[in-house]
Amino acid sequence: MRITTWNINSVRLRAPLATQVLKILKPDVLCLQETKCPNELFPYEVFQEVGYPHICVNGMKGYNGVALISRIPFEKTNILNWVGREDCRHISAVFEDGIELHNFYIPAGGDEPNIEKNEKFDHKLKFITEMTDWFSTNRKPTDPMILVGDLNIAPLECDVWSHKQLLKVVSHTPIEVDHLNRLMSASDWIDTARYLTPAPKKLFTWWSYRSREWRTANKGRRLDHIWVTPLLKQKIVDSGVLRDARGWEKPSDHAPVTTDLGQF
DNA sequence: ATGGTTGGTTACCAA
Repeated sequence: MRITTWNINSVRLRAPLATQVLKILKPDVLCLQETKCPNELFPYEVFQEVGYPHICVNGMKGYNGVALISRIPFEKTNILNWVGREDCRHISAVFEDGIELHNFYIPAGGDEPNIEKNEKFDHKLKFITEMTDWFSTNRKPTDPMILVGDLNIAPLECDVWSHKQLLKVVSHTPIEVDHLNRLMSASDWIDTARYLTPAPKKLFTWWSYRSREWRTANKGRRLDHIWVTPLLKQKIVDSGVLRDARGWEKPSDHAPVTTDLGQF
């Protein structure tokens, strides 16, 4: 089973790039974030025409939005709301083999890492705390689960181009990393990318639009993640970042991230 | 210390 996650930054603008991703990576399921597209305007046909008939979406006008695009049928799908908002940051599905897949778009958190001064940062931390509580209450680490998405946090020193220079930059602050680690502990999640590519090897999935020469400067961060619960740990066989996609014409600022889980 | 770019909407906001 191959899972790919990608913050597409507008699914309508980049549906053709998404079909490129499908053609190159051939994932069983493509999980998208920042689709920025109301459900009734989602380009279902584009994906159905290239062999992905099973699609479930949770979108809104202008902001956020997530989607699951699959070759494999879903047994059931679900949408959860977080921190009392209906802002389209989650969608989940259970496959016929019982594996549950959660796709999240965690709030970016604004510019200032201060919950008093910046409501968006407060919202981000509350969002992660609520995720932690939800998984603690409603699921067990022994459940077969996959969690993917743009989590908007680069937890390790080697997940950013400069640990020192990003310590006070939202996405890499100690309080965010603490929150993310607590979430990981709630279900004993395994970070599949780091399982196969351990620290201190640098690994990035996002390069800002604002930094020119993104490839050579390589001021990236690893914001996009694929986690699995312990039952699936022994099945992790490969993982990678389609870095080339960041260099395509009119790219997303995120590159697709893929994990292969062998024989079920 | 600052500003850089992009997308969607609306006359700017979020990332």
